[in-house]
Amino acid sequence: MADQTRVPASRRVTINTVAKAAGVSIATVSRVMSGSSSVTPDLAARVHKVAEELSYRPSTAARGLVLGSLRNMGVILPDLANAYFFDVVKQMHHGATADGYRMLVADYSGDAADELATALDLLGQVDGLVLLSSRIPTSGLKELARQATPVLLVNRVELGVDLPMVAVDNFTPMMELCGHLAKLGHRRIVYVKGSDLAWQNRERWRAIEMAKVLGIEATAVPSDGTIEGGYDVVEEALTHEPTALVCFNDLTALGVISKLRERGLRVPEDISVTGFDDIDMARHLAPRLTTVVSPKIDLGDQAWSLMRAALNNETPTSPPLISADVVIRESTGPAPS
Amino acid sequence: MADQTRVPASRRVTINTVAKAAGVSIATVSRVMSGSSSVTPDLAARVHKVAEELSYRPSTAARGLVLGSLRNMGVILPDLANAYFFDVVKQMHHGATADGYRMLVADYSGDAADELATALDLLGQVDGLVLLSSRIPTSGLKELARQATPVLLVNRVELGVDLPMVAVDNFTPMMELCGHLAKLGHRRIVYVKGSDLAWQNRERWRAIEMAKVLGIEATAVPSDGTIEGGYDVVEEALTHEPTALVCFNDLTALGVISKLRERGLRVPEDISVTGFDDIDMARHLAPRLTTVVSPKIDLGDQAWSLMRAALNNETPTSPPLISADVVIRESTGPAPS
DNA sequence: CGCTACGCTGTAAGCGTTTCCACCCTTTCG
DNA sequence: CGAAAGGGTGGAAACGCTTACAGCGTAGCG
Repeated sequence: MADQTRVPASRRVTINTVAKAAGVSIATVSRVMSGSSSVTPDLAARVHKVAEELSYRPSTAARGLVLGSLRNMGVILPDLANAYFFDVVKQMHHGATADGYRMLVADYSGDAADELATALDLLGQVDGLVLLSSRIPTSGLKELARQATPVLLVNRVELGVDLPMVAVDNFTPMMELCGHLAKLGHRRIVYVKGSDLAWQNRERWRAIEMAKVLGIEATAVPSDGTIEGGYDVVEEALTHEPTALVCFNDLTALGVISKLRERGLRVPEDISVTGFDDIDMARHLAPRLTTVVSPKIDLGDQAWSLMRAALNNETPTSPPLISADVVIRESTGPAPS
Repeated sequence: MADQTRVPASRRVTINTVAKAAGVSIATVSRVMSGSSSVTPDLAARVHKVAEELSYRPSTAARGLVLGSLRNMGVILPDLANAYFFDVVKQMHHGATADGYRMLVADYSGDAADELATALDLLGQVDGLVLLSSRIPTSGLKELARQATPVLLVNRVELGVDLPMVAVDNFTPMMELCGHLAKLGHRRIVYVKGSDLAWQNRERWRAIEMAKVLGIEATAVPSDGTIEGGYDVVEEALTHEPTALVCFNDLTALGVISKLRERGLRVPEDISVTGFDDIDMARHLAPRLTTVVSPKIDLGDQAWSLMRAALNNETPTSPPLISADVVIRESTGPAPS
């Protein structure tokens, strides 16, 4: 562990240094820096100049202490490598920046168990916390609900917990996707799962099981929502002799298709593949991916509105599920006979 | 802008609240919380219990004030949507976490002009700042070099500036890539550029121009290092009638290949395409991408060592350029005759 | 010309923690 | 049994900043 180097007080440029150098009081310097109160223009200019020369930078810590807030927002998500999350975060970022908040993004890839710990740690230094596709167990969520700092759940719905939440409907579009497959004659499919801890995964699987009414028989094989995860599970998936592989997300689908090609199977002639999310690359892959367009912009916007409401102590009214649409491209075709 | 809600002092749970509730002094609570100094086990347990019940969470701001550091590291990068950056960051994150630092990641996608402003803003609340593939002009870099907070340049080499830096060699592997292409009979190539502000782009182009000695004639077309950027510039690139498209990075190559396919051109039979970085998906694309394996793990590790050294006020010895290798896959083939 | 009123600047009181230092209560040894 | 030593606890100062409040000077008005 690096030394807890305490910056020698003598060297650090504080508001005092500036005040002394400019021959004014620290109150004046403070006022000049914040630009709010009225200070004689000449004086302000002089202080600015001195501050500039000394390259004075107000201590965020001190500022945060007295103001009671650092104006930081925390965001925790499973995997930044997944462009989907990033797009949602980026959208929230716009709102946050406009409202004067900085964003601290933490990803806990690999360590799902760490998520709660990370959340608790972050709670100490943010004004609000956003949990994206959280895998925290219900009990942990309840603990978070007790905190004074607002916590927002995105893409996770948990009825027993008193937390604002917003999510994209996963069930309906997955049903539609199955309908599409059924229409193409597919009767036996395999679902390449995401994390069992993820609400979205449960929702998607729930829809697939429901597809029984469409005459589709489905099996699930475990995976983890990554490219490699998809690639690695194909052998196992094929043992069930499916005519279509429904993947948890686009990344998984990419890995799956790669492996399929390696095995000499053509998509969609020999086997169909679907994704979920419609990340940017989905439409550029070969074959272009049939997937679900999860509205990242909308989701990001709504998430930030909710957070802003919570920050202002309004009781945020959670919107209904945001709807998502199936987009049919090249990776699905008629079931081989 | 949301209200600058100052948390009512009466409601916030501070060390005082805990101290009073537990019937001890704040000094004791502090000692218990930090777990360092000796406190009678019974007492410690009692304090812990009370703190738990009140869900007390030490104020990071106050802590940072007295400690002189929030133990935060800032990272600024052009685009989190590019998995390459993220992989490097993730590796640094390991080191940072092990040393007790949190990481604040800021991406300025779209707003290259914002980068310096973001850096300056972040400087106020971090113990160190890492600039990934920075596009900040030299003058801005010099300004950063004057600050007390250590600033590290990753994947950017700027001789006149007194800042620690570490980078992957772009020149040599790009030369090799050209050599590979030359051997396949390519004589006329187009380079799909990245940002002109990026050092890496300049290095890569420098190598390509050098490839004249191999009998390769190259033209450059502007792009921005994104998937869409690659997709959009293909028409223009084709006007130069190249037999190979050398792309700034893998993302661009993905977009380029997508458009090529749309135009009915086969890769690599009709035209060859190369990428750079070897992000995870590169080996899974169709065709699998010929690219340069930029050592993300190594880079991340070295970056953190340098930062740690800087944090400890050691003069970090910048390592030489880290070498990268060409990996030949399916997207390059003999030039059509 | 004197008084009032207003505008600008400075003084000082916190914000929540950590930690030095002093103090007290044991324990132990002479 | 008394004094010294040592461990554990509390008091208080300090970290850098914001802001209420006071005080000073100037201008304007009677």
